[in-house]
Parts: sequence; C-alpha cells; structure tokens
Amino acid sequence: MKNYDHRKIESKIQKEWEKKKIYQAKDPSTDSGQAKGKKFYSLIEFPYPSGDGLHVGHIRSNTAMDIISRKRRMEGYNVLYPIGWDAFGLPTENYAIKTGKKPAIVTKKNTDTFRKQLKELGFSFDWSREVNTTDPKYYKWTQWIFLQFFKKGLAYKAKSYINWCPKDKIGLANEEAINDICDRCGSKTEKREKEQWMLAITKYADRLDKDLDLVDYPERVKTQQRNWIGKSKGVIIKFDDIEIFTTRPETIFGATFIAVSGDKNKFTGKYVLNPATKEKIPVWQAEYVMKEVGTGAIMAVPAHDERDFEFAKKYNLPIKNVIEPVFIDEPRADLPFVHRNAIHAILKHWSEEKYLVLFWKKVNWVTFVTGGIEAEENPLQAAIREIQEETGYVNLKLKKELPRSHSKFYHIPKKENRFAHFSNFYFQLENGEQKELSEEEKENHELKWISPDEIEKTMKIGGSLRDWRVLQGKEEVYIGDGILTNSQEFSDMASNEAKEKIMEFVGGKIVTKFKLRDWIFSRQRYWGEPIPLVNCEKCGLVPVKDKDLPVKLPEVKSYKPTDTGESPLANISKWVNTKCPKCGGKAKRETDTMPNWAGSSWYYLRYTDPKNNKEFASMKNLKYWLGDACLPRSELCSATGVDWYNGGMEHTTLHLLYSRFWHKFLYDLKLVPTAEPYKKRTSHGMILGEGGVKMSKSVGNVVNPDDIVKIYGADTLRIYEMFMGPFEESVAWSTESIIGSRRFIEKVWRIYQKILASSNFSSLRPSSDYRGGTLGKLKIEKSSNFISLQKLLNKTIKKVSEDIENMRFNTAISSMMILATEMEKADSVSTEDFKKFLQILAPFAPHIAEHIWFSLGEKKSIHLSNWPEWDENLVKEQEIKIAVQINGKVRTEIMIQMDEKEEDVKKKALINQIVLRYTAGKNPQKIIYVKNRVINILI
RNA sequence: GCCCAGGUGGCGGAAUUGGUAGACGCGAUAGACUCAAAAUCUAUUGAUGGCAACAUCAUGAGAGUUCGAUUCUCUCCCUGGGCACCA
Repeated sequence: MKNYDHRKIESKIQKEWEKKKIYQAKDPSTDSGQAKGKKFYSLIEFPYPSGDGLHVGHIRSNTAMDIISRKRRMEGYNVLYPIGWDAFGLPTENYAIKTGKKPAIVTKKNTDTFRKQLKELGFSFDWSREVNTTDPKYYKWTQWIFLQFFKKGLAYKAKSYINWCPKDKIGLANEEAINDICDRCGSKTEKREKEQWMLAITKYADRLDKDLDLVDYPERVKTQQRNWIGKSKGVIIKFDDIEIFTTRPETIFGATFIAVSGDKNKFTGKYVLNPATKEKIPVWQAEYVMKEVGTGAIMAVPAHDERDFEFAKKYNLPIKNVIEPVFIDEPRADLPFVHRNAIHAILKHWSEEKYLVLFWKKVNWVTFVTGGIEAEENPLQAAIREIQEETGYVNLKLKKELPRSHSKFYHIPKKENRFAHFSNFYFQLENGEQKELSEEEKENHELKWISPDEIEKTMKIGGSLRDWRVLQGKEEVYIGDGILTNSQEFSDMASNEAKEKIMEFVGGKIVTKFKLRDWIFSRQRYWGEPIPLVNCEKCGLVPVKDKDLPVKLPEVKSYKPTDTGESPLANISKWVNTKCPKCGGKAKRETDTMPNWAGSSWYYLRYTDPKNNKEFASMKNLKYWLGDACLPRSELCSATGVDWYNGGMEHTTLHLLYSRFWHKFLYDLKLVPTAEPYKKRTSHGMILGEGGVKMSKSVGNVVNPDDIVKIYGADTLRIYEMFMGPFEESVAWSTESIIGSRRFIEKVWRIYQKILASSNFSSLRPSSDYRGGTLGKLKIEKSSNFISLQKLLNKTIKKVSEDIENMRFNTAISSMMILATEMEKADSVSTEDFKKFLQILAPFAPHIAEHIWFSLGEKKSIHLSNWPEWDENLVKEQEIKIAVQINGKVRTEIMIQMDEKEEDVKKKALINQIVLRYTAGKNPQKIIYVKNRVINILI
C-alpha cells in the first residue's frame, strides 16, 4: 500500500496549478468574450509583510476565503481572489533605523518570504494581480487620490498634537508612547503642537452612518462603526461665557444631566466667575465634565490631567483623582472638583428660577401578568396600551429591555383596571407600606391592588423597589423615561418632549453631533507615500502635476525623524527645493508622508485593473467586479461592491471606516460605480497561543507555519485551522491537536487505497452495516444496506454546502470526518460516491483532493468541476426518534414516523412502559407536542 | 472609562436559533493486532450515589419569563478586541 506523502503530492500539484493558471480571473477588458456569466470578488485584508514571516492567523483568514472562492469556482463563477502587500509603515521603518538597511530592500525580502509561504499553502490567489503599496506604480495613484481630496478642499492643514520625546527629540507613534513613556529611552513624553494634514472625513459622517443600512455587515460591526461615528442628537446650551453640549439632557430633580463636549484637555479660551472669590476661572474642556448636577448629587468625576491638579492647588481645592459623591443643599464654591466651574454656571442660572424641580411620573416598568389576553399582542405591549388608554399618556414607548427590574412589576388585571405593585419578595400595601411576601403568596401571585392615584404617588419616586427603599426620605435621581409632574409648565409632558422644551427654556439649541473627528493624515516619517504638494513662495500650496506623479521617496542617509520633529525627508535639501508647478518659481516640497491607512483604503479597487497606468482602475473593470452604477441609497446599491470581504475584528472600525470614506469620495467624483466598497463583511477571530494568551515574540509562543507544513502538510494545516474552533471567535492554538486533522487526511488516503485495490471499485455493492452516528442533530439510523451510506453522503454534501456559506467550517469538517469513518468501514464504496466526497473536501484540502481526482482518471482539475448536488429525498428521514418528557424532564425516547399525526404520537407516548410507570394510571393534565421534536407530558 | 464580542467536560468545541446538553477532534484508560513498538481498530470517558436498572446535580454567578432555557430578559463577575500615529 502506497503511503500518503504530503511533500511530494503538494509540490507536484502546486506546480500543476501554476502551469495551467487555473486561478486567474478573467477581466471584461482584457479577455473580451471570456468574462461572461456570474462573477465573484472575494477579498482578504492584504498582509503586512513583517520580518517574522507568515503568521498562523493569516492562514486562518486566507483559508476561509480560499474555501469560499474554490466553492464559487465549482459553482461556475468567474472568481477574483487577489493578493498584495500593505508594506509601508512603522515596523519596517524601525527595522531600517536599527540596521541601516533600505526599507525597500527589507520589504522585497519580506514579501518574497511571504509569497513563498502563501504558495506552499495552496491558496488559489490570482498571483498575476499582486500589488504592493510601496511600489511607485501603485503609490502614484495613492498620491493622485490625495490630490483629488486637496483639490476638493477636503485635505487641509490644522494644528494638532503629536507625542514628543524631549530626550530623543523625536515624534512618537501612540504605540511608542504608552502611558506617556518613550518606548526607546523610557523618559516622559510630552504633547507638542504641530501643523498636520487633515482629511475632512467628518463631511461624510452622515453618509458613513446612514449607508450602513445598505451593506451586509454583521450587526456588531455596524454597531461598532456607528458608535465610532457617534451620531447623537443633543443640545447645546449657552450660558454667560460657556457653551455646553449635552447628549443626555434628561431632566432630573433640580437640574439636567450635563456633559461638556469637545476634545480632552483643551483650554476653551473661556472663563467663568468663581462665585465665592469672584475670580475668573479658566474652563478646560474635558470629555466628561459632570456626570450629574442637582440639588443633590455631584457624582464621581475624574480629574483629567496634571493641569487639573495644578488648578486645584492654585485654588486650594482638595485633590483627588476620583471624587466621591457629594451632596449639597446649595451652590458652594469649594466643590472638590476643578471642572466645577461649569457647575457654577449652571447653578447660577438655575438659582434664578429657584431650582426648578422636575418630577417624573414613573410608569415605564410595566408587565402584564394576570390572565386572558386573547389577541396576539404581547403582554408588555398590552400592558402599555392599557395604561395609555387609562391615563391618556400617549408617549409611552415599548422598550425592549423592560422590565428593567425583574423583581418588581406593576400588574394590571384586565377587568379591574387597577394597578398593583408587586415583587417576588415584597409588595406594596394600599397605605404605601411594603411587606415581604409569604411563600404562599409568591406561589399564588396573590396581590393586593392599589388605586391609580396611589400609583401616581409612588411613581414620583424613581427606580426599582430597591431604589424605593433607599430613597425613602431622600429625593434622588431617576433617569428613565416617563411623564413629568409638578414641573411647572412642563408638567404632564412626556420626558422626550420635555427634554427639548426644557432645553429651549434654558436657551439650548438642539443639534446633531458626531464623535468622529477629522483624520490626521500626515506623518513625520520616512516609509510612507510623500504628500505630493509643493509650497511656493508666491502661489502657496500647489499640487504636483499629474504627469509628474509619483513623487518618489528619495534616498536618505538616516531614516530617523529629525530633531525638529519633521520627517527625515526635510534633511534632503536637494529633494526639498524644487520649482513651483504653477509659476516655476522657488518652492519647497511637502516633507510629510501619508499614514499606512492610505494605501489600504483603495487597494481592492486596484486589483480589478492592477497594470493600468492611465487611471487607478478602468470604469469597465470596476463595473464588472464591483457591480454596475447605482443611484445613492437605492435598492441597487445594496447589492454592489466587493462580494465578500473578510478581515480581522481589529479592523472593524478604523480601516473599514477609512476605506468606506475614500470610496464614497471617489463615488462622488464618479470614479467608482458604487456607493459602498464592500457588499458583505465578515471577521475572523484571532489565533491565540497555547493556553489562550496572545502570540508574541516576547512570550516565545509564536508558531511558525513552515514547521507545521513540513511535518504535517499544507492540507492538514488548513483543515486544522478551520476545525480548531468557530471561525469568528478567538481560539487558542494547540500543536497537540493537529494530529487529529492529519489522521482525517490519512483516512481519506486509506479509502482511496481501498478503492484502488478493489477489483471492481466502480461497482455499487452494498456497504456493510455501521452503527448510527449523528450528523449535527440529523439522525442517521442504523441500516445494513448501501442506502444508508448514500443517505449519509447526501446529508454531508448538504451540510458542507450550507456550512461553508455560513463560515461554519468546523462543523463542515466534523461532518466530513463522520462520512470518512463510515466510508472506511464500508465493505466497498463506489468511485462515484467517493468522488463526490472528494469534491466537497477539495476546497478544504485542495492538494490531496486534486491528486486522488487525477489518479481516478479525471483529466480536468477537481477545482473546476461542478459542485455536487444532493438529493433532498435521501436527506429526509422517514423514521425519527423523539424525546419524551414527563413534567419537563426527559425520561425516555420513542420512534415515530416523520410528520406523524399528533394524536398517534401522543398515543404512542402514553402506552410507553416508562411513561406508564410515571403516570401510574393517572390521566395526564396536559400534553405538549412539538412536531418531530419532543413530547412533554404534565402529570 | 466608553463601545463590541465571548464564558459549556481534563482541553478545542457541538447543540437544527426555545425542545434529548456534551456531536466531531485532542488527551486519558482498557482491550485486539504485533516478538516488540509505531500505526490502525474496538470499548469507556461531565460530576455524585448505586452491583445494576436508575436517580440527582451540571452550560461564569444570581434571579425572572416558560410545560420546557446553553438559547430570551435583568443584575453582577471574569476574559478578549477597538478607542483615532501598530497594522
């Protein structure tokens, strides 16, 4: 028997693929007539070619999209699955600074390594479209796009802060200045003001938010993006000399919830009077200045930085990092927090109104309990509707999270139309007292009813029962929705409405604010795209002419940023001094470079037309690969863009947002045909080291994929990485477990050997008996004929087909393992059946599948064969086993016919021996039958 | 701190989205084959009690809804990702 030799097979097959170019996508422009029919564009985030070589995490993502791409090819699609390098950036530059080696040469070496490693894993990339962000032919277009931003006024200069190490005299990345400590020398860093290039992404904030409705991203990704954009409606209130933005203008006792907007730690240029000392107090902006303000509470508010402490010292204030809640009766000057200046402003204002007090009737925590809702209306809605009818309050909203407190509800008996206040432990008597429920009362849900009037009184007091207890005698905040009472002209208003009215009353203006800030787009670094602008003494900032692009990175002696904080390019006077493209006069080049995000914001566009030197990509190719032109926010748009984009969860905010922004900008210039770049986005979980810690060089737990490929083979590694856990979650690496995947591959090999050895391996002899296994929860009954193997095969084809679409690769492999085990046990397996198995295995283990496929006489690659179909009749079971529960506990099982009549199933269950033992002659009170699943007998 | 995920045997994980918790794999134990080993195959493998049939308890903790909860709701705890110059 020939042994499975992965080394021979894999390298032979890889050469074969390369020779026949079977993975090259066909373009409409260059292969006219060939690119007909369905197309599919699948994309992975192009890797950063670090010196460490390929990471096992890359393989996880690449294999997943490889499986999907291969399946699509077998389904007849013209598939584009491209690859490239995101190669500008800090790690290579730092390596260059350390070793003096040219970044371009380091990058070349690293990409060579990565390319070799990726090829050894058998990914079906179209290598003819490889791109590299550091290639002048590529970054020519990155620069060109930047100039379009500049020409449209979306790239501008503004002052901003950088991390500055005063000892090294160098600007630092955030990663190099964690906790304001310089990564290189350990000294304390400072913030230094610097003119920076900015991109006005905020101009697109609204569309970046809204258009998420058009794309197929997981909800969690959309939520993250939306949170990042941070669209929120709020109120700006102007006091004498301070402007306050509040996103949560919920009124509470005595005042409002206030937060001051803006960047952290910035002097606003404004002052307020200290009412005690009459001194002018500077107002610093902080992210959260006040949590709560009222007659009562000033809650924990952190001081933000040293200036706060300095300020506190100056005014002789207690210094604490976090302030405990302080309760006050009237405005005081000695509040233990520096940002109290804003509080003063408010209190001053409010004091004129003698602390306008806004009470809320609390009616939102309502659950219906007692009997008899006939309609399909859910209990919560019913309860709210009833309250609305009874009280006339129309603004009550159904909140999903209601009831907020599980132990306390208002019950509305349908007929009596009265309220009661109840919990599992306490209930409230008509006189307002609370009393603990007896066991019996809990059991029977016996309630005492109190009148709506009483309820109104209790409702003034906020919160849950626990709060109610705490708050007795004290008036404290309640921050839910409700109706205002005793609130002067705001009485009887719903809280939402009242918010707006109160804000108007205090001089506020309702605005929509975005958390999103404009994008700081320049870096004082060497290894990035030079910003293609020149500064002319006469004409000011002038873009480099298109024909002179790219502005190439010049050679430098040192890659280190200069000690003035400028990029190393500033040192090359020969390069810096140039002529103005407009007037020809003296001019200096811009020496800042672009951030790494630039090149990765549009690379998926270049893949569609990577060799084009007239434009970044032709509209013809773009339309073909992304979809045809569509109107903004139309139905059509939602079906366009890269068909499937998988990447890391660490990119769900920044990279995705940046590239969506660039894409929308290009769309507005009519340079791309779709409003959104990616139709569907998924993200893979990280691979952690053994034991669940992050893989890192310093821990020494980094796994080198080369070693695994050498020992076990690429097919085994691919299977293992897909089998190790749910694709979208983080999983710990386990070298010990790889053997299981290898055993599976070897099992496939043994079945193949058996088929070769069998004299008439194409015969359809019955397979032997096998024990029932389960395939997910699809039942496989014991059977002694060949039909059962047929059934299993069809079920497996179905399961694998569906699991791939849902990226549930682990369960797909699990089902193929079951099939392989049964095939090996069978006396004989028909070649036809085995080939079908090979076809569904092929996306996962492309080498061995291809090798055996050819050995069985096929001439065309398995990866271009037709994806097998399954026979729905064979997948369906006629006889199934269901669980029999007695009082909710599983006691036995019975066999029934698929879709058997309910009556018959009940009869069958009731005459079952074990059931009889439990029922002991008594008639069951109730029988619940869930079709084809479970029967529950209540006695 | 804010936003987003996740928490199930010794380990990685399944569970038809409210219906038999632990599929599949790793590891472990015993057996078959073998001179022996490897490989392979067979059996067992959540915990406790019991010779056994079986019973009870178990999906981070606590509660709620339900005939029935890993799944839905609430509170709390823990781990991971992001927070704008790592990519």
